[in-house]
Parts: sequence; C-alpha cells; structure tokens
Amino acid sequence: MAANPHAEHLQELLEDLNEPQREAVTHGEGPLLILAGAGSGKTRVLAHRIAFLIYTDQAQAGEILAITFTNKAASEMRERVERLLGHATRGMWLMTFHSACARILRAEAVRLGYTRQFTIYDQADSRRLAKRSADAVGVDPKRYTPAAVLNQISAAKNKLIDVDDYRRQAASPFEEMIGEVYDIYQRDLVRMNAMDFDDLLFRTVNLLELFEEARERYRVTFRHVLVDEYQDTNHAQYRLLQLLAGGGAPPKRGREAGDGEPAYARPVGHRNLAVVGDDAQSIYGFRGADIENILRFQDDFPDARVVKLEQNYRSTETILQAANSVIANNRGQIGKKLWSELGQGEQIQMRALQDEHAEARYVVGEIQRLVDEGASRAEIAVLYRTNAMSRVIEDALVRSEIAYQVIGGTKFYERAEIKDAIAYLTLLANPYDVVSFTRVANSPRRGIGATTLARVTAHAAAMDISVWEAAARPQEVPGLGSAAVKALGRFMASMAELRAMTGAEPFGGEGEDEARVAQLTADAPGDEPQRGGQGVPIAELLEAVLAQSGYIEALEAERSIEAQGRIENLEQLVEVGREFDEAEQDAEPTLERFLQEVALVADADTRSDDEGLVTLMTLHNAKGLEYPTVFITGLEDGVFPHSRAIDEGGLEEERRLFYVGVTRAMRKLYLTYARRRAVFGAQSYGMPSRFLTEIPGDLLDEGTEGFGAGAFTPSLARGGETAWSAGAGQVKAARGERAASASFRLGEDVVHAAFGDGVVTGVEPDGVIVVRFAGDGSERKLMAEYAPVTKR
DNA sequence: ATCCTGATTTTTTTT
DNA sequence: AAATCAGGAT
Repeated sequence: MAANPHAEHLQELLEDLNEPQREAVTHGEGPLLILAGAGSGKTRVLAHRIAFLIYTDQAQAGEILAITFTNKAASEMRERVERLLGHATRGMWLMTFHSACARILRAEAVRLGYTRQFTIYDQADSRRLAKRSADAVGVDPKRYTPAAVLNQISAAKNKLIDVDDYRRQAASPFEEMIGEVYDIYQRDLVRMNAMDFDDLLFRTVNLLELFEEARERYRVTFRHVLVDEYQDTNHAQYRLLQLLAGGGAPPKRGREAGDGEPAYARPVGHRNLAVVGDDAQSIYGFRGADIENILRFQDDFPDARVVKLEQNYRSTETILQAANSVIANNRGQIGKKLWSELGQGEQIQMRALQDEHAEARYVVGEIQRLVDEGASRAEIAVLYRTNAMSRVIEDALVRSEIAYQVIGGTKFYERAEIKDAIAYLTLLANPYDVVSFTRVANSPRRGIGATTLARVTAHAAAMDISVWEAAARPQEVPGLGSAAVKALGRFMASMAELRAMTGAEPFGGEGEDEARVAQLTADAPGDEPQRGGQGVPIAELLEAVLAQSGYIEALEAERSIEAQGRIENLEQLVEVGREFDEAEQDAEPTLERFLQEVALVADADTRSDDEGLVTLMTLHNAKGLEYPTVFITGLEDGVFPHSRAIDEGGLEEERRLFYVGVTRAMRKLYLTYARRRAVFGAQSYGMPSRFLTEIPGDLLDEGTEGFGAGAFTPSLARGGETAWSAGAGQVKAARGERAASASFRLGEDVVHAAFGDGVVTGVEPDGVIVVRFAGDGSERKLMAEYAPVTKR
C-alpha cells in the first residue's frame, strides 16, 4: 500500500481512533476477535474497518458481508460507511443473518425443493402450525402449550438437529413426543413451500453443505466477513460462518464429527472473519444464542488476532463502576474493565415506590422536570423487563401529555388486519401456503367456515396438491355442500383475477403441478429472477386486494371507531407498499421481495429518531443504543430478575441484561422498584432486586426529599426496621446474606411446586442444581435457594 | 355458519 | 386486566 491513491483519506480515517481501535481497523487478512466493552466504539470500529478494507483495495464493496443484529443497525452502519467513503455502497451485503439467508435462499431455494416464492413464517404463524401439528399427535395442550412445543423444535433447529437426528436421540417420552410433532411440523412447512425463521439459517447451512459449487461461489464472493454482536450468535449461525469463511478447528460441538469428516468441514477458505462482541452482553440464550461461540473463538482460530476495547466513551465513571461491580458477580467471563475519562458524574438515583402506578408517576414526573430544564425528550429512555409493563407508564405519559414511542409489544405487523392483508399477498405469491389460505378464506366473512376449510386442506393434503388447486375446484372436494362450493368458487375466482395482476402464471388449472416441477428443475439459479416479477406495483396490488376481497367494505359496514382505526392501519400499509415501490426502482419490486422485507422487520427496526419522543422499550430492545438519561423500572426480584429465570438457572443472563441496561446510560441513571405490583390482575409483593444490592452504596442516591421520605424511599444505609413502610431494611439485610444456600445432594429425591417429583442429577457451584423431573422427563437447572423445591 | 358467554390463560426476553 | 378459547345456543 505504498502509493495508495487514497493515502489522505486513509490517514483521516485512522486519525481519531485510539490504539486498540486502530489495531482492529487496520488488521489485514485472517481471523480477528474484537472484545468490545459497552460504549467502546465498536460500531465505529466496524464501519472504519469496512472503509479501510475498501480504501486499501483489500476488498471491493461487493466482496464484503457484514452482519448486524437488526435491520436498523444495518442501515445505520451503511450510512456511516457511506459517509466515510463519500459514496454509495451498492452491492455490499450489510444486513442481518436472517436477511442474508433469505436473500441467498431466494436465489438457490430451487435446489432444496422450494420455489423462490417460498413464504417466511413469523413466530405467530409458526405457532399456529405447531399447534396444528401438536393436535395431530394428540399432545395435551394444557400440559404443553404450542409455544412450548415450538420452543423445543426451535431449539433443535438452532442446533442444526433435523427431524431424523432428533428422533434418533430422543431420550424420554417427552422428547419422543416432540419428535413426532417436529416431524409433522416440518413436513407441513415443506409441503406449503414455507420456512420459519430457524429454517432460513438451517436451510442455508444445508445448501452450503450439500452443494460444493454454491459453497465455493459464496466463499469467493464474500472475501471478508464481519459480524457484530457475535456473543449472541447461535450454533446454526456459527456453522454458517464456518462454511463461508472456512473454519479454524473442525466442528467439535454439534453432532459427531470424527474421522469420516466431510469435505466441507475442513479448514479451507479465506478465514477473513472479523467478529465483534462482548460476552458480558450476551442476553439471547433463550433463543439459542451460544455464549461459547465467543468464548471459544480463540480455540477455533488459534492464530486469531485479539483486540480488547476497554475505554468507554459513553458513560460517567459512576455508571461504569456500578456496571462493573454488578457484572463481577458472574463467573467465567473474559476479563475486562471498562474505564472512562468522562468524570465521576452524578450519583445514580434509586427510588422505592408504593406500587407500579406510583412508580410510573415518579418516572414521568422526573421526565417532566428534565424536559423543563431543557432536555430533549429524545434523550430519554425508559426500560423494563417485559412488554406488558409499558402500559402503566404509557398511561402516565399520556396523562402528562408527553410524546413517546414504544418499541416492540404489539407491533404494527401483528395487527389482525395487517396480517390479513399480508396473508392475501402471501397466498397470491405462494399458492401452497395453507396458513395464509385459512387465515384469509373467511375474512371477511363469506360463508367459508371452519368445516369447509378443514375439508379443503385435508383434500389438498390427501391428493398432494396445493390448497389453491383444491379450493379452485371445490366440486372435487368430498363432503362439501353446495353453498360451500359456491362460496369457494366465488372467492377463488377473485383470487385468480388478483393473481393475474401479479404477472405470475395462472394457477389452479390443470397444469399446475408442471409449474412447480418446472420451477424446481429449472437449473442455473442465478441472482436474478428467471422471469416475470415485473407485475404491478405493490401499492396498487394491495389496494386491489383490499377492494376485491371486500375487506374494506366489511370494515366500513361496521361503522365503529375500531373499524375506522383498522382502515387507517391498512391505508398505512398501502403507504408502506408505495415506499417500497419507489425504493426499488432499479431492482424489480417483486411481491416476494416485499413479503420478505415485511416478514423480517424487527421491533427494534421501528425505532424513530424523531426529536421530541421519549422511548419506551424492553431491556433486550435497548441493546446497542445509548441515551443521556435512562430509567430502569420494575427492579424487584421476580420481575427483574424474572422469576422464571430464577427458577431455571438463568440468573447470570439476567445479570448481563441488567448490565446492558445500566451501560445504556450516558449521564443520568434512575433505578426504580415498586413494593406492590399487580401481576395478572392480582396484587403481589416483591423484594427489591438483588441486583440493587450489588451496586456499591456510595454510588446511589436514595432520595431523602419529599413527603414521608423514610416511608417511601427506604435507604440501603439505614436499616433495622422491619416492615416495608419503615424502610428498606430488606435491601441491607439481603446484602451478603444470599450466600447461605440449602444444600442438595446428587441423587436426592425432590419435589417442585410446579414440576412435581424429580431427582437431582447435578450439583453446580453457586447453588445451582440440575433436576430431572419424572413428570415430563425434562431436565432443569434450578437455584436451590430460590426455587420452590424441597427434599422428599 | 355465526354469535355469545364464561372459563381459562397470559408475561419473559425475539430474529 | 386483557385476550383468547371452548362450548353451546341460535
């Protein structure tokens, strides 16, 4: 790089980076692990590194694959890179794992037996399908909710365990049952030409393992792979990276590797893999994230360059000290100590409030005060453990007329009318999609009831044809009355008309199967669609759907405020379609691309940077963000840490979540808890969160002002009092006295309040015991001291 | 096929 | 407290 034409830019690029940051940015080829503490400028490092690779001609834009955690983070990253480069970054793959996989699969799905129009099911869709499959197996839905069943399947998929492997490994009646459900569930997905979120990863791994040609092509294409938030990758994602970048060590986790190791497992490939993460911020274990991925990166790549970023540019020292001392209670982490030059700053405000309403009033009162003093509402975030907790705070904000936004919870795309409209489009694109068909067929009501639907779908399954085809020729469906035949005929006629608008081949006539077969055998999957796709603009199609289907008409007939709101939501959706049409001018705005984009929006993507909006969200959604002022609410044992986490040994992850929350704050941090809180409508009383006791007392201001100070703002320093109203003697009492724990021995018989009889199969440090329960054969980790478990 | 009502459940966290 | 669901009446 002696006479680099970009020399000037290069220097500028490296100018205001600190030493380790610069080391990470300028690292050349080969594996790179960046351990980036909270607020240490990792996004900046990633953006600069991408720009550096391009400036030094180590990569073209099109040779870079950069994975972020959310779409929002991806577009922010793209902006930064473009600002650094001074030009657009077309062709650079900067997106989430799921988006990247969906994009690859669109081009290659044919090789795996799907058409490129395959549907992506979101969690709600998947759950409905899981419920159907569980019903078919005869699973008692009281005992195992569809969500729980789906979780099991999802966990298996995240570990790349397919149906056959799962059933072979099943070690309990419970697992055998889940295996049966998994089997049906997966068959249904394939038959419907659909994938759930986990399939996007799983099938991409399949593709790269099975087809050497594709594997080599993508390896060559992505000469440099960068991954943000590496601590939250799961096994499937790990495997995917290995296939793309070439592994270091062969796979040791997952299934048996050994001698007969397949070719793809061997460490070939460019190994230009740069990952950024912070093990202290791993908070997605519940959805399969494997913290071991980051902890063992150096085992996978013994020659990896390791860079630690420990200087924090975000928070005051007070906030960092609190975060450091809390996280010190976790074990088995990569040692890191955050420090800052921003000075001590203000004390952390801690408050105990009467109940959740008082808590909300306190938070809103403080927000009011800060805004009066000149703060922008956009500088303030209120965080909580579960989505349901937003409501009380929202009420208080509304009452005080403070503008706010809620991230997550009931999303726009989860509203019934939006899902209906999307389901119409999905069915038009993918005539095999039974879930969309059943959703849409009788909505609005047109006399196609549950029995009719069941007969049609059963017929389709029996004849091995698409639902569309079955519904299009209703007279062939056994058992249908003449009214049902007529209703179906009318419905399908208008659907056929709408499908014609999309420019897709007509469907449901005789030659249908050839259509899929032709698509499946069409070789040479490329990056562009083989034909067609130039159909109508999405907005136009949507309007036609809503009119033709009688959907809008039915809502108008209702004449209710609620229906009016739904109509407005649908208008908003049409607007989304219009924006998509305009944004895609160069590429063809195909229906499937639109549906894919809609399916993969995350809560966090909907965040607005609008000035003047206070932001409310869960702690999970706050990952990666920062605010001058942060409120963390609901700091009670059982709420945060969540009771289920306490029961199941998830305390360390909860603690990391708290760490994430604390480190979002730049200058002011508020921690609040309520003594009494309504849970499911019933009142419950909780102790202050144990995390509060892990913060050194001198960092906290417990508020002495105000009426009945002692009564409502108990002090950690004070103590001795007995009841709640007398102060938080409990907090002090709790400090340091948690260590004592009931001891269980290996092999001991125990009884759990919820799970019933079980036996201790493992004893771990920190009072964690492993118990296998007779009821369902499940094995759970419990905190001996806190879980409702006794010796028998 | 559709509507109503009472019972049951829901709350972790999410791509 | 709200939402979904099952069962039964129309």
